[in-house]
Amino acid sequence: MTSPAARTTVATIIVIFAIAEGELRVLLIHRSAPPEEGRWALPGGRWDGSEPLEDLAARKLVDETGVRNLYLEQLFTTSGLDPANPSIAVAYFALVDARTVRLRQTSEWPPAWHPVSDLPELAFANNRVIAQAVARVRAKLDYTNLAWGLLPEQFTLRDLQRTYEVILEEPLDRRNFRKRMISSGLIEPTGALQREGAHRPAALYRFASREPVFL
Amino acid sequence: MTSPAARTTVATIIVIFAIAEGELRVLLIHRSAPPEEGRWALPGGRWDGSEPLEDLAARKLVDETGVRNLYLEQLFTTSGLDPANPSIAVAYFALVDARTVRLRQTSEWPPAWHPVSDLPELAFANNRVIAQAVARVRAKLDYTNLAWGLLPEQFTLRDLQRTYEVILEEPLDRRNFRKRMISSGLIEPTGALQREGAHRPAALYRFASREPVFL
DNA sequence: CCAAAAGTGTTAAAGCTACACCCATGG
DNA sequence: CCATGGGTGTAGCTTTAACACTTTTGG
Repeated sequence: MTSPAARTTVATIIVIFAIAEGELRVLLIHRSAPPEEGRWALPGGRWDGSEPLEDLAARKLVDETGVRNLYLEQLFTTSGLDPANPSIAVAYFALVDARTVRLRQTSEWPPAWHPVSDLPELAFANNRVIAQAVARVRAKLDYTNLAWGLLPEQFTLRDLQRTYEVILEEPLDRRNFRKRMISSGLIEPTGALQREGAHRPAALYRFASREPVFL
Repeated sequence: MTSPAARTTVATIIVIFAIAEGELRVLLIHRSAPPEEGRWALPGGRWDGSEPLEDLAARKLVDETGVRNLYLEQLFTTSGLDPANPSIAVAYFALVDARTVRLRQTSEWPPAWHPVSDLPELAFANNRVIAQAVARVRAKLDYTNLAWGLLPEQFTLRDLQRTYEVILEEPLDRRNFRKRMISSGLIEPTGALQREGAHRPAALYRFASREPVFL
């Protein structure tokens, strides 16, 4: 219950996206202590005022996934996520490459990936936060280079297209996709080829910039 | 333990836009007490946890301008705007119709409109907040109906076009503008005419919806 | 009848969508 | 030589940009 000293708490919560097995997934932690014990929730941490908010979010991202320097963007801020006492939650989202992630191994608060299309009922109205994050990623995919967060340094055009298709939840025409991507200037060929399987090798590309770019 | 002095403060600040005399303007208050005494700054207020953040922002908007139910949207949240102690500022922006505004009359913290193209050096890094707000409004103008916030209930297509031109800072073709607006479905004719001056009267329009609409 | 703003259509260019065949490789 | 995915071009359509004259009114 709310203590007499109803001190305001400020926390960041973070929606960490990755693509695995053809699905867009979110990292959730299982709450093993009250409040909302037994439920899944977004990872996050309380802010103590000693660092910029974004640093806290970035640190939490590293704690959970072991990756750093990934795409991280602020979503929005809500009050009252925890009805028990005055609280502010600043939500961020991040895009990570599932292959480089090493999840924290703990018996307490164990983390796990969940497909965004089939989420459990989450603590603290976190479902709404995730829905907003998905909408934002989907919208920005079209006119920014944010997809680099989800992909390794080098990738084939097919990898990139699959990433887009998973997020947009619709199939894209291969030729048109290639034309748009290459002419956009967001990506460039590395010159290297990826040979795997009994077929023609695929050219590898990289993002021209790993800083946010808007078209 | 945190020191008693280092209590985290949470505040909302609000960028209130209006158009007057062909300029996009922002409402600023003149700080008549420390910190940053003597500087201009964005209006805002400290959050005490008793209401949703957005309600606080909406109330501050009413306090300053006397108008309510206007377009209000959250921008982003920053920490450390006040270097002296741990603080969180949640920035909002609002669009108001200059003709309906009645500014608060006080000798303390007197408010005044300033053109966004010629702002003084503001307290608490508020210049950056305003720049972001302008960018957001400009971007959303294209694919939303947010301009209704700046206009009266009924308006002519010329009024609407001038609003767009002021925000985008570029002239628009009259015929193309009319076609786009009418075919977008965002606005609809009221049937009434505005007759003023020695020329053909102009048809009046209204926004089909005053709720946020995305195209 | 004159000045002032409102209203209206067409054409060219650019961008987008749909669509099918050949290429390089490993086994 | 066959199965597999990689790579490429074009034609129709839609969307956008550029542009000038006629209409209605008040004075």
